[in-house]
Amino acid sequence: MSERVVPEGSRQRRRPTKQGAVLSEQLIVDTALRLVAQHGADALSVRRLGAALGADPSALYRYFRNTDALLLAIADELIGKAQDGWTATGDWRTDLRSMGLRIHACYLSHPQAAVLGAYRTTGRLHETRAVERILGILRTAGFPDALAVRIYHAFVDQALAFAAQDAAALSLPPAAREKEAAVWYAVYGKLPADTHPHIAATFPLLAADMRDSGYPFALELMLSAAEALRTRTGEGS
Amino acid sequence: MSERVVPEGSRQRRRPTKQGAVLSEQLIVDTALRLVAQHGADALSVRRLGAALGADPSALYRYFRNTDALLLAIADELIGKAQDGWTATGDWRTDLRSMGLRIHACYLSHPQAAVLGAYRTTGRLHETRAVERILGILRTAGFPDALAVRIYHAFVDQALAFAAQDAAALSLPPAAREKEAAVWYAVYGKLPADTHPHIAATFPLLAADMRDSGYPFALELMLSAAEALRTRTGEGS
DNA sequence: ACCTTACGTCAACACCATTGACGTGTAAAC
DNA sequence: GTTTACACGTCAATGGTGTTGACGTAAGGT
Repeated sequence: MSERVVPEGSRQRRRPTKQGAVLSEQLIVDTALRLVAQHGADALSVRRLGAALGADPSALYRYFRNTDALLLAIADELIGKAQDGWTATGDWRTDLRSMGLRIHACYLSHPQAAVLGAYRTTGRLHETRAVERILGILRTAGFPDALAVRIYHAFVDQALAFAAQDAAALSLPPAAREKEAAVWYAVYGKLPADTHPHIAATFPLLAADMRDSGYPFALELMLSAAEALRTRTGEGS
Repeated sequence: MSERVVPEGSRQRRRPTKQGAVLSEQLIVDTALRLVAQHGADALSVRRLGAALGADPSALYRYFRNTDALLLAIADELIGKAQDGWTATGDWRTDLRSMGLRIHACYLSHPQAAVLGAYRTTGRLHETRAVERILGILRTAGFPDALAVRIYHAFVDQALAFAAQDAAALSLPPAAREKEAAVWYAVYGKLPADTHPHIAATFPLLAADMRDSGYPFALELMLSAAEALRTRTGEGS
């Protein structure tokens, strides 16, 4: 059968489905995002997506070779959304920080989709743009190439990993989420000082700190460490 | 049907299956871990697990209410395994580093279970032990409580987030995983210098670095930043 | 107005988790 | 020993999943 999918650029015949929808790659991705936002990550199946589009499920295979390809398209859409309107200030620490926080925030606003795509390399447009920008920030700041690459890698993976992690926690069914928050008080708040002295000594601080994501502070630590490396290797402003 | 599952303690009638196996909760968990380790993450299905055990798939429902319960049991086994045999050296950096790398490595060796378990707070024995240990390392090292708690939080979330992320990537079907590695060469290796100068300039470094996890270096950065904070606030050993 | 063919549709396949009914063989009770 | 109750392994069925090959229709270029 050689190839069922026609690349988006060379599409010409657009035929409406029985129910009147005119499909396109963009429409499918948008619908998928909407579906996931409304009904959770588990709601994303070829059949349900077909139904939401008003088309036969198998019609999707004219646009994406398989569900994995669709998933990558969704993931890339998210990366794009995270960068929309971002501009550089010229201060590498400020720029990297805002980039990281944007990615984190954007993924959290589509938790269910984030879970599906955060660990993928899409190689698509929005992704390559982000890579180029981050590398640019680091190299312009005076990091030597080898170091810039390592920091880029740590930075990106950390942003995505925290995003996925926090998104996953956020997309638990509400009942389960409350239950997990309660575990902190029910279990950790009651550990006796003789078996768990350190937890007992710091419990109020712990309970307060664990309510929010650890990402902002982790990001700050990473930026500080990077700064230390930069002034040691290069000699920069 | 009220409850199909009989709690492990009160089991009494043990009947061998047609193929002669005598089931138990422990045997099922062990077999599942072996299955995942040998044949990859997607080899873990109720049907295949049943086959591996020499039993009808539905027999598993006598031991676990559903697959999620089974996976949690597996995940719990993992937390324990990560800490088995760990001992403190007394040097906080060494201890924190080994703790982080152990968690990461252990989760990666059973990706499927890691993905499901990494973002949950279980409040179970192995978990509280880990929390106590890490807090202990930091406080004994001279970090003031408020700082120790913040660093603990960042450290744990980072370890789990990276573990989950890398585990997820690892549990892709092999075909998709190879393809993803190939994307680096097929896409990023071919980006022209005029549109993506920074990627083009560093591509060989990038391609080499992205093959491995970014966690070890990210962890190192975090430890360095923590050290800097420690010597500034307290006055260190 | 014709022809080609893109693409939406249909039907089918193989797999998945889960459940209700069933009967066997085990272990306890006597 | 013999009886008896029920634990639990098995079977069959349900409704879900991704994916593919065949088919025909209508859209677009000519």
